[in-house]
Amino acid sequence: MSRNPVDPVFNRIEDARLALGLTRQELADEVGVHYQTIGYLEREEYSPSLVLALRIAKSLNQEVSELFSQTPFKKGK
Amino acid sequence: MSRNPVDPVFNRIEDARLALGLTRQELADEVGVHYQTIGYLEREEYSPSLVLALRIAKSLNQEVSELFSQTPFKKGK
DNA sequence: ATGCTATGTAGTATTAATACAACATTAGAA
DNA sequence: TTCTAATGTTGTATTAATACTACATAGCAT
Repeated sequence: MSRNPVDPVFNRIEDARLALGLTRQELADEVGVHYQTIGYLEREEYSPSLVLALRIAKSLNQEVSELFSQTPFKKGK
Repeated sequence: MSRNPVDPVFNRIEDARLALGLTRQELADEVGVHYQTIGYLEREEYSPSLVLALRIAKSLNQEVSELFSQTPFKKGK
């Protein structure tokens, strides 16, 4: 139990991933985590470690600050 | 035991903190963690959660990518 | 030397992140 | 419709991050 972050971090992983035409499994392979971990992150059920955030940002060609934020993202970007 | 990161993240927390004339305790208070947590991070004994990294970056007026990196920093900014 | 402040070290406890397995669901292709 | 790929859900186990306590050390005042 307890799959809900105390202090949530919002992200655009799914948008960025789809923009590159990647599946969760593919992204997971690239960053070296389980494919369900990507799912948990996209659903914001928990927020990643910094290491993982850095790896994901690199794989998606984004700045960490473009992908993750403590305040919700607006639509479309 | 086991206070050594699998996949280390390098950081400039200490430099940035000292540049602002802050003590670890003061920075810890600002970001809401134990003062020793800052110590562990500065000594790179482990790498922070993304939430904490975002908070620290904000407190130190730096971009996450300026403060944290998967590759070592060169000397002097 | 004494005292104080900041920092290091060591140990334990708790919580969050991650892995993983099993099964459900949904959408699209054939 | 059936098949399949992608995703969602639930549950458990392990590991890393964080909290906290106590004590050591080092530098700098006085």
